Amino acid sequence: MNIKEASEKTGVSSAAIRYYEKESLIPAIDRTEVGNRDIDDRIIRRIRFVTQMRAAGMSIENLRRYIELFDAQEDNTKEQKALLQEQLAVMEEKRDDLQAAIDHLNYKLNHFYDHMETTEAELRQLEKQHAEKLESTEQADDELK
Amino acid sequence: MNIKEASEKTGVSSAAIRYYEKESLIPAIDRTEVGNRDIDDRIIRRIRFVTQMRAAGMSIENLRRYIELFDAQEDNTKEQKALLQEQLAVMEEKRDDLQAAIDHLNYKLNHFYDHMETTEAELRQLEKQHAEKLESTEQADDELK
DNA sequence: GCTTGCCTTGAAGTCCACATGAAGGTTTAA
DNA sequence: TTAAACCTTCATGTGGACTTCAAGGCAAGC
Repeated sequence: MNIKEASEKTGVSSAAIRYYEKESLIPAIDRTEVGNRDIDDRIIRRIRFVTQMRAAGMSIENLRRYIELFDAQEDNTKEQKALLQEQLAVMEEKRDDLQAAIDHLNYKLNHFYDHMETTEAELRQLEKQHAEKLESTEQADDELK
Repeated sequence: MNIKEASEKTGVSSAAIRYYEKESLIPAIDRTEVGNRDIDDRIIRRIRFVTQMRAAGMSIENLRRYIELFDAQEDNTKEQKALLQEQLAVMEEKRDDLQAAIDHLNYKLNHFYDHMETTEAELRQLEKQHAEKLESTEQADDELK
């Protein structure tokens, strides 16, 4: 398949695919007689892998280092493991930050008093909130006030 | 407290704090007679809030839009809610992407055979993996091969 | 034979989120 | 009084991850 089809299949732009190849995030792609890229499913899978790791916040540089190690012939599983574990730790921290932010926004959302469509549940929350305010040393949602 | 102390307290550079103020991610900061920023705990909390949201991948632009709505006097809770919910959806998707990538890397890590320090557990996994290979149509870890 | 639509490479441009530098002001300590 | 150590604003620079542009090649259809 040509690069445009690959782009449509993966959702990654043609330019980005070329960029990934140049940066060795994906293997060197086979060419047709005239020099056009001929992309197979192995490449598609590797593009998807890159996409997933990129979406998770892995940098091009880290990704390249990792893939380099992975593709190397020598017995470097120890370094691979270390790199993986390092990356894993970064990603887990990021996930936890994200979860904290999500919890935060959810808290805000649940303590909202929407004047236009007040439900009983919201009114009850409002009362509860009001009660809490009196005994307040609550910090959780205080940045924005 | 001056900007340097605030920077040390929050781990955010002085330049970044000035930038956040300019971009209205934090409120306008009070000044001393000579024009220096005098930062109080309210600002510190808002810097931390920005840091948290940034760490979770919220863009400056989205953050600004959100805070703008939040700080506004008018009754715009409906829009606030919509924006919050929108942002929440983005963040949840991001968290799930992240979790998928973490699972992926964990899978890899658990299927590693480290020649240098082979534990019994790893050997058992190796056997299990070998057995799986025979009945294989397993795709999960196939990108890099 | 010319247009359309794909492709190629290489260089240059863009966007974000700051970082850094220049030019200058104030307070503190020697 | 002079240097150090803060601070200010405004302008420009930087790094990462692409995107866009320029200049040209190949194949199909009219």
